[in-house]
Amino acid sequence: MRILIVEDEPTLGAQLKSTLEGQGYAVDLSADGEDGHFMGSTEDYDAVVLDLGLPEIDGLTVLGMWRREGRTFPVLVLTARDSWSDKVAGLDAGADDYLAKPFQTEELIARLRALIRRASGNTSSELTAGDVRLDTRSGRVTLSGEPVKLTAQEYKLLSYLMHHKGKVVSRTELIEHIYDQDFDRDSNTIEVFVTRIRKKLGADVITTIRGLGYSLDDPADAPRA
Amino acid sequence: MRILIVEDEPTLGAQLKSTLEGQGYAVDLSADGEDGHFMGSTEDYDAVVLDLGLPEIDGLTVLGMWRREGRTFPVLVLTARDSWSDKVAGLDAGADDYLAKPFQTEELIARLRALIRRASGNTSSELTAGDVRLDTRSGRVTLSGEPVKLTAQEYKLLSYLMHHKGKVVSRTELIEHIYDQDFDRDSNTIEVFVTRIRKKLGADVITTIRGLGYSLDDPADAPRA
DNA sequence: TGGTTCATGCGCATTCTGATCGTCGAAGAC
DNA sequence: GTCTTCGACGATCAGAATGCGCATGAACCA
Repeated sequence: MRILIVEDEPTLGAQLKSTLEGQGYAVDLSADGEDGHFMGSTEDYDAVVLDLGLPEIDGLTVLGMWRREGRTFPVLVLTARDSWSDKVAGLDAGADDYLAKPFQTEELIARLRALIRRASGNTSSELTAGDVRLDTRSGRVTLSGEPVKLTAQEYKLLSYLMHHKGKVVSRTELIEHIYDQDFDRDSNTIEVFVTRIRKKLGADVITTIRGLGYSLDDPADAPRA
Repeated sequence: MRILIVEDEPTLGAQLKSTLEGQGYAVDLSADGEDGHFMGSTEDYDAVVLDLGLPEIDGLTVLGMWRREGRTFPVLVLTARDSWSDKVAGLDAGADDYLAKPFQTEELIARLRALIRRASGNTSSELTAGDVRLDTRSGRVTLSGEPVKLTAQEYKLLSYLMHHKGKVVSRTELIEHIYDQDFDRDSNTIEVFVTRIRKKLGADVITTIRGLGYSLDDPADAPRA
């Protein structure tokens, strides 16, 4: 975990640095807005501690610049002023949290922990198999980068198979997961959709295991069978 | 955006509820820990305001239970006590922010806004998609710079979609987050509002994914390969 | 009166059905 | 061992049915 501190007061800055280093973080320290902005823009941090009252450029300005540049690291703002309007402005400028000086070091550490935990909680929503890529969040499917239009049922079927990549999935299992309740089992809708998906994504995407069901394999982790 | 308030003091609870409703949130109010825990466990909220000092079950306990159940909504903790150890405990128990009583209502609103924004992965209070720009702070919407007048419900719907840009949002999900608890699910109000928003902002702003729901896409980050 | 909700009909993409065709694999004959 | 045959299972197709989403206007509410 790498952390940037932008703090103009040397004593406080140094103290924070050593405290956080004691907690196992890698810490960079910057003493003014201009330099701080540069470091935040060029290096990759897991979190930033930013003092609002800075020489050269104001903290809020720096924050705004980062956000406009697309920097998304969590920012903990330090403010000496205790007026809530400043805090509100900070939060609206894109700060993720703030702390009023003076503060307990323990609290700073706890808040940083919470920020980092939250920021890293973003798990990927992308499933891949060969050239096929499925984003469960946006519901979009691409084949070698090219977007492919799937209907709702086609999507559900493919999604289930990709979630169980490498496993043999029986027709019954598919029916049970794609349709909510009782569904006439004497029908070949599943086959129909498998056919249609194969047409759109290539015949080799879904393998048929006779008498058992279907399986979707990723050629990447094929163990030479 | 749907919010749960767990607050035992009736006056404060009611006041918060009406304030937040005035801000365009759908608000459910619970007066004790047990009920609050149940609601948070069964319904889907975008954020929770949780008082620590509660009858029946303590706020921290409720929070811990939610987190153990896998509930990930952002939680803003209210504490009457001003000791930092309590705050630290709260943050470590899974709170995302806290506010010491008494507090300014504006600050609560700003913090909630920030929490919701952060939870959806956004860093600025301005949400954009193509030519459409929505400022969550002022509640204003513009199309290529031109201000557009949206009604309350239209705004809520658009706001939710923009907070979840690129994600497929089902009609049920929209209903659940735009309205509070009791609402007749068998109606086509959502469709009506989608139609009206399209009329005001252009038909291509909201994409229909048949059988799944709606999606708001930013043409800026669409093409890959 | 402006905003919100409900009801209705239409158009059409999507899904389902059932019949037909293709393919696989096992078993038996040579 | 290998060739042939046969039955069962899967693939495919196209027409029919379904039901989703859109639009519009009326009813309802504050």
